[in-house]
Amino acid sequence: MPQSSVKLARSRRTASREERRRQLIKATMKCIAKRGIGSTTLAHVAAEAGLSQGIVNLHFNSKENLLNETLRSLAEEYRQQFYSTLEASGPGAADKLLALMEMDLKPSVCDRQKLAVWFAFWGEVKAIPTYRKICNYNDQAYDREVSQLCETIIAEGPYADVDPDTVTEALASLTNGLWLSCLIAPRRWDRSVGMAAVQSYLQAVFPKHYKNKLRRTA
Amino acid sequence: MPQSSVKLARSRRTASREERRRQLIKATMKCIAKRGIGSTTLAHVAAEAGLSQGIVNLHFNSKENLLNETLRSLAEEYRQQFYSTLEASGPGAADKLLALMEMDLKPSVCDRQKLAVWFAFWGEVKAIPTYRKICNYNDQAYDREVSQLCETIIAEGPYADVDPDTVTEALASLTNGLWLSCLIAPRRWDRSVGMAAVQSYLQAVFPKHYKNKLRRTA
DNA sequence: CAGAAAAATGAATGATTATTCATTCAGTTT
DNA sequence: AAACTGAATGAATAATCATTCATTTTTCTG
Repeated sequence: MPQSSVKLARSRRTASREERRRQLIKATMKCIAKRGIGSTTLAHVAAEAGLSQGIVNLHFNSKENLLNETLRSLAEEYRQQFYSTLEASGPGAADKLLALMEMDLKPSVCDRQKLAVWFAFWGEVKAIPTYRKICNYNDQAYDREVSQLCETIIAEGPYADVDPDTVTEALASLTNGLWLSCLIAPRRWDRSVGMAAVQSYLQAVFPKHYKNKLRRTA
Repeated sequence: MPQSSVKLARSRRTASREERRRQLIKATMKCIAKRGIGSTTLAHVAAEAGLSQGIVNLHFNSKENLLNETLRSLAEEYRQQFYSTLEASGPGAADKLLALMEMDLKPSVCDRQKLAVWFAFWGEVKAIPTYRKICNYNDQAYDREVSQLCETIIAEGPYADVDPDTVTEALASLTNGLWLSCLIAPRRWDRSVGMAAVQSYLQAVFPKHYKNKLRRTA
């Protein structure tokens, strides 16, 4: 029947619950990047989404809930990127580790608007414990994953003095710090400089594995 | 004259302009760490300082100005630490560089409350250009300082392939990232783990200079 | 000590904003 | 097409908050 197949999602004024929630979360991120978390009002979010005043409370019950869900969505998006990168790369541990680092700096992840939202939430972590929990939820899993890759690399090469947990902490901190640079000093920021910093570390710690990959992204 | 020498700053209810401003900035930092920047009201700040409603506008004219001055104060405090550490350490460039990294992780700098305030401002950098300017103001000078130390070290040792600017970016990012870890995952955080990460990097990049300093802070 | 100047107060104001809810509307079922 | 359902609206409400300012308190000066 032609009638039932005319479900043009485009022209529908009423959307499914999940669709609207995604739309509103997207609008929230845009607002946070533009005006900061403190100055983002529900009216702004609704306007950004092209909908009406009361729409957010209709779908999220409260502003607090909207912000929690926004952070969760951001974290979930990263989680998917992380694991699909892990699976798609390889075969060696060294390749996987480098692929993860490259992912952290690729444009779709290391994007100034998205970073602004991350840092907006990180800026309230001390004040709002829920944010800390959401952030921590996946991070431990990432660390375990990276640490295991390091262990494998250490076992492969003769790296007697290298501690996998120390390298893991260093790599995680390095990317977080590079993100901050990208956010705060966008003028000076350059992806290749960030990648060079990561590679200089990997190459220095695991020379046998990364020796010949120096100029890869140049 | 006894009268004029009885300037007991303790018991004075009215303080000098600078004194009050410092007091209010301190209270502001406490509030930001406790409730986040968005939920910090002038009433909270005044209460934290044990003073009255209108006191902030009396000394700072506006909330916006109070926040700017708070960030400036934070940046200035760091600037002083940086340069006094630079002067007090040495004599070699390698010693100075290590001293700077140790400073970044010492308790008075790497303190969870202070970090919460830093990140609160960083979280609004994209939305409020003034914050970016204040943050950037000193950072370029630090980078130049660190870069020169690296150049000296590179000249001393045979580090043909090492680029000073890359190492500078990596070290700055490393400490920023470690601060984030301290803020977000305080349970897992440990100063010695952070220091180990820094040392692993320095040792990996400049093996000749940092070879024997591995267990220094253990 | 008197009077002036400066600092501080806190109640009042006006603007902003999260939340509520009675009403409207689009799409589906009978 | 009439009745029904859930989505969406937007005006009204109640609470919060930055800012103002008339008044009070404290310090300074001659």
